[in-house]
Amino acid sequence: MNIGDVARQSGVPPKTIRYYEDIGLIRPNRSENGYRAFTENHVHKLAFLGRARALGFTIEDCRTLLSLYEDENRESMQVKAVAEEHLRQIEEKIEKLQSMRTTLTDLVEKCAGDHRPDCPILADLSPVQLSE
Amino acid sequence: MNIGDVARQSGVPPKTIRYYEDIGLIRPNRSENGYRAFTENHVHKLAFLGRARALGFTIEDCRTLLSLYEDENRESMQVKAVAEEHLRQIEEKIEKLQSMRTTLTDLVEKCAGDHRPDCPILADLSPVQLSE
DNA sequence: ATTGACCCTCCAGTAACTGGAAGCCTCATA
DNA sequence: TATGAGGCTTCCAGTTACTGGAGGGTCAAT
Repeated sequence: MNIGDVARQSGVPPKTIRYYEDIGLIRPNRSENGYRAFTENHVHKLAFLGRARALGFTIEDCRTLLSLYEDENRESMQVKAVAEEHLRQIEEKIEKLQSMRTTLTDLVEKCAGDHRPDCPILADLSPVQLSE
Repeated sequence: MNIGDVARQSGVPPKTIRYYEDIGLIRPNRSENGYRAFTENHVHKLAFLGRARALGFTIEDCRTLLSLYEDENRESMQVKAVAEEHLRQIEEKIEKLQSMRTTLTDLVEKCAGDHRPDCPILADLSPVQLSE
């Protein structure tokens, strides 16, 4: 199978597939003409990677998950540990963003949004009283 | 004032201050010895930038906000527009992360996390039934 | 033989810094 | 006066995970 087929079947773009090969996530063979030659298994792995990336796992996490996926002797606690750590980081990000949202919502509400220069948003960002 | 002092007073690290000069956010003079020479105004601007960055505004947003901050003829609607657009993007990110969290929380709960290989997390990521 | 759709590699750019190397400058102390 | 610590300078590279583009082979069909 050529890269285009695999891309369609896995949902991962050709550029990204080549990149994943570069960083050693997948190792397709080569045909005589130099084209990458993929198997069904590669399609599965790429779909796996696409899904993991969509859940926000880093590439390094994906590398780990993929090796566990292929390891018949894995222990589910290993997988769970990766997922839990990732979940923690997602929750951290959510909290940070929510705090930003709270502040911004407040500022946006307070700003008249008219033709006058006075602006609570700038006032909040500014460490000193705006001159004039 | 040297860069170290400004860094302490504004809360922005020296490296970042130099970077901000590189990209034209601030323009300190130079002393005879080649050191950057900052004023109180630079401290204010940097604190402004630090706060804006903490609220998640991009550097380009910061550039816009800074120019509005310095423009006595600004209209608050210009500031508000930038903030509202940023707010929208933050809300998008939050939603995306919350959806990831929902899925991950569910998967983590379902995973035994023991010494056996069976794992609902991998099963979810995998497009096919795990063999054996 | 040519066309169009593939495929290849390599290079650069993204965002916003951060770390480090190599080398002046300055000030206080021995 | 020498020296050492700490601060300042520039420049280069690395981070994350791709993405776009240039320049150029390959293949199948007309």
